Amino acid sequence: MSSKSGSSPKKRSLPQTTTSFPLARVKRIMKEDKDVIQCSNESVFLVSLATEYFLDYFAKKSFNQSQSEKRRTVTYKDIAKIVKDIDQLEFLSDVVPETVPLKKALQKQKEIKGLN
Amino acid sequence: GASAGVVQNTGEEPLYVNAKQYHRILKRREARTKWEAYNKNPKKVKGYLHESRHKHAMKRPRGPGGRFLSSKELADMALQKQQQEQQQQTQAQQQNQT
Amino acid sequence: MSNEQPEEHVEEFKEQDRYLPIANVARIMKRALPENAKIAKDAKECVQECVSEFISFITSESSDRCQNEKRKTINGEDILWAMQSLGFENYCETLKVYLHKYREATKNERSSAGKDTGMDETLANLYQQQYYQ
DNA sequence: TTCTGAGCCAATCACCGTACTCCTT
DNA sequence: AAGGAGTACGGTGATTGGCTCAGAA
Repeated sequence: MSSKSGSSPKKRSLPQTTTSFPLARVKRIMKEDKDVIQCSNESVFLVSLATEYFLDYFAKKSFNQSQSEKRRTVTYKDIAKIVKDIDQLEFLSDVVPETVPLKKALQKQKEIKGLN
Repeated sequence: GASAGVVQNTGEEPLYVNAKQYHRILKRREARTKWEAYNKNPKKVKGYLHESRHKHAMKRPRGPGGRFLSSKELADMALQKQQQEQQQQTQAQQQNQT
Repeated sequence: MSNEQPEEHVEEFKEQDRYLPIANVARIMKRALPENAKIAKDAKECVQECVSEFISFITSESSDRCQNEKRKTINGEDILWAMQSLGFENYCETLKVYLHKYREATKNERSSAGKDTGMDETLANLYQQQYYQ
């Protein structure tokens, strides 16, 4: 037994106010936007939860893609594929450029050079 | 206008766009471009984030499989080694006596 | 006078501050996948960036709403509204429950110790729906 | 088949949460 | 009054790399 007895309210963290992500980091990312002046704690909390939920969904979709190509390892190209295919993920299309096979990329470069 | 920014397409835009997201995507693209202009990206050549943590990891005792060892495991190994050495010493002493 | 050159920030910016810790990201991914699944390093780093963009994306939409209504502080409803607006309406109902619970918890915190309202059940409920491709 | 690269381990220390003050609404 | 930003501090989990064999190719 610990020596804490009676009234010792040092650590008051409720399970409902904690998240899988550090809230301080979530808030800093939110504040990177210059238009954002202030964030309430509840908004940070909600964003953190929503992010966790989104990540769960994103991981599952990525793995589905891996499986459809008979693999058990999630790779970058799986992510690029679902970002391209799924409408809801279009906001990531700048962050996750479509993967292009090296052969095709080189071929395309040659074509462009040939035209010039 | 006399915009200094150069729009570079890394790929082709989708033929149909998500109507709910499109406007925000554009605003985010603008914001990221602005952000990258203010913050230099001096390219990361370090394979790690913190020098101190890198040094710590390099110093740590490892098992034969490359895994990190706990200090308890390390203490146990040292103890076993000591016991083995003691056994060898007593065996050598017995041989000398004969 | 066109002195519009971007200011030089000589001060070293902490790269990792833009992203959530990769260990947390990897843990949640792993938890979402079958036991035998693996995740490439490139994939983890990519998802780490995606997740940060998700936060910025939602926040940006919320912020706009805030400015339109002439408020300085983003609140819970702004986030819910942004999610709805950006096509994540399937998250809203459950998050609304969380928001209510959060408010109750932080109110009770001042007067007395919190009591369990069963958040984990709701979370499990939340994860269930997104299996099918 | 060949051979790349992801999981595995846990100790330090950078960072997160808490408590507090000050300030705006 | 309510609550968010800023600061200080102490407690703690994210960061971290060498080797092996899943599993990508």
